[in-house]
Amino acid sequence: MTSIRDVARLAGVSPSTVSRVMNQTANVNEEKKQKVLWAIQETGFVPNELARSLYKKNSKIIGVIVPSIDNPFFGELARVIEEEAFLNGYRLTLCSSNHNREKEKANIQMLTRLKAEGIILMTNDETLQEEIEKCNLPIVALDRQIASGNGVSYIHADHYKGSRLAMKHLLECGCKNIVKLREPQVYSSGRQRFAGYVSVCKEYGIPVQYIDCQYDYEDGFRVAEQVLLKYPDVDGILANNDMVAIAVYKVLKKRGYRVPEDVQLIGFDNIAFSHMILQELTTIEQPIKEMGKLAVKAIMEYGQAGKIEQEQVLDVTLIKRETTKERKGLS
Amino acid sequence: MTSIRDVARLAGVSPSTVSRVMNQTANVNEEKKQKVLWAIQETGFVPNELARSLYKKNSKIIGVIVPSIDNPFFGELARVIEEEAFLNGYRLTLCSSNHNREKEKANIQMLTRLKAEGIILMTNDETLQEEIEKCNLPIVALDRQIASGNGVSYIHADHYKGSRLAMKHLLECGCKNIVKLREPQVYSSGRQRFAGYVSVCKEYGIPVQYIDCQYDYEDGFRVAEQVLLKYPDVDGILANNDMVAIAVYKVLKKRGYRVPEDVQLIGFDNIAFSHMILQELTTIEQPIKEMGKLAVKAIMEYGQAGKIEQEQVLDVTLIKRETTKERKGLS
DNA sequence: TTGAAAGCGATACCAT
DNA sequence: ATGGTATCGCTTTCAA
Repeated sequence: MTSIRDVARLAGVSPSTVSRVMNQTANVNEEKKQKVLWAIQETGFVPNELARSLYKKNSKIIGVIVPSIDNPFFGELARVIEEEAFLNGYRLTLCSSNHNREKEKANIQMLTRLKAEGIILMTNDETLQEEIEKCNLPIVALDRQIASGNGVSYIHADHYKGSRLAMKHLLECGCKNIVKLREPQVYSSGRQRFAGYVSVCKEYGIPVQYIDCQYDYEDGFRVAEQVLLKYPDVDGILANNDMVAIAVYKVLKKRGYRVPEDVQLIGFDNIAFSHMILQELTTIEQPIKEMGKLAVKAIMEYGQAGKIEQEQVLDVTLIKRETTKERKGLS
Repeated sequence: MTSIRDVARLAGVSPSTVSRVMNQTANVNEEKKQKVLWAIQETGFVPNELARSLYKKNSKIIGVIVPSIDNPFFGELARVIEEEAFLNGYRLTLCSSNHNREKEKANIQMLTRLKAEGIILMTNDETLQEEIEKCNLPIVALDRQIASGNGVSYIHADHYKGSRLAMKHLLECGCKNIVKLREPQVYSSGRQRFAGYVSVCKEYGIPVQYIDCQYDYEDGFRVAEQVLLKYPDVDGILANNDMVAIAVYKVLKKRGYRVPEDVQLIGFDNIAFSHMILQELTTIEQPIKEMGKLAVKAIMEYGQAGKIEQEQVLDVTLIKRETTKERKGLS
């Protein structure tokens, strides 16, 4: 393992000079510079980031904790974050918590010891207060709220508005008997989405009817059957996210329902797969790209300025596709 | 930032002793031990991994370079790798190369400087020889072959066999006019898959007919149209992977073909989505879990033993689902 | 059992 | 412009 000293020796200069050449941190006599450059080539020297980080007290590491990648939404988010981090000279240490509280704790610990410059949390579990407060790294909660925001920044889409948009769209499509798949209420995203739905019901004097459903495909599959059983006359389903909507779609079709003629269907997230299934899914788009970028930016700013924005709510948009159909004169 | 010295001072012992307590690396007088433990609690001390790594010359970092996460196959692989790495006390630095040669080079460089203990490469570009040879980290190529294997380990599924399995299955299903979507031949996986197909053709005296297709959904969509145009009598399609098969399925249905009655369809990879679409996709399963585990193990073994297995080929299996249908007496 | 001290590899201040 | 040297935080000989 060749070090800066070896290079210095070979070039006949001091380590300081080698450092200066490498980092262009000061002027160096042209001749010596060339010698150093040559010596670096000759030895195949590669600076040790660990040592550099140790001295400079910045690791250029951003920790990312995702709940699990069953849901491509998090995968897409991770990808955006990686891209943005790379552009800014940061690297990304990826941890997946698998909905496992212990593993998540271990991950936060690990990132603290690694001297990560910040953590982007996408985990949906809200029972992690102490861990989060204890580690005093800047934390950005993405798509999730953390109760007593102690130096914790919070970036998320406008779930409330998204749900309202979706619900109103279903109404414009002429649905008379809408069923809501209710998000797990332990997540802030879930509470907000459900509240949006309820608010529209109140406005229009529509009865609130829902069935609880987790955010994943398997549960969507199970719950879809229940919906048809409990509400045989359903003509519109407001799914809690795209993965669930995809499962619901499958059940509907298997049971012989026509979509959107018999039952209209709308998702949430606009993951890539929502337009790959047979009938492209009408859904609410979260600005994934922007969310990822803002998260990285928040952490970088913290490193520089020492402060961090408290909460940022991003806009969502309705993406009309093939699982819903507007009918004239019915809004 | 509290350091080991602060703890030592507070506990009234030397830094060495604190270190010994933390790492249980030697016996320490019980009383002092308790004092140290207390001091750690009191100060909220967290050891600095950077410093530790620097001294111990091992970073416990595994670099993972994926081509892009459009294809969930890589996402699933990354997830398995993370899990296995975590179990063994390693962390994962994730890089996505986006099919960009420059970025990939930069990533390898970066991981070298970071003193990663190894790199798992899933990138499908084969023009990276020099970079790979220059950095002398242990490298594991996953799902991809690297020409002059210089300390490079190679783990991949048996693409050749997989293709043969798929082709034979289509024949057993009674297909008379099969079209192969040919994988990009710059990838070893592509070459092997195509060779498998050709070998079966030869065996059965069937004409080789194919159209070139990238590994992604968009290209699958485009190529599917071409297939129908060029081979209107097609009754079996051997897609190059699941993402493409999903695209093909969509085009077939949109054009009014019945699957599998009119056209049978088979994919490759068995990504999670292959069973989420309306008709579950018949496909060839790659042992994703095993591949990820082996990759991590290979790197760890290198760290310990200094050697690394040269090539490991894993078995694949046919997953019969709903886009093909066996007909009796036709094999 | 314990502490002092010498690194690990790079940086930056302080002289020169 | 350049070199010597202390330093980042931790680990590990080597003595005591």
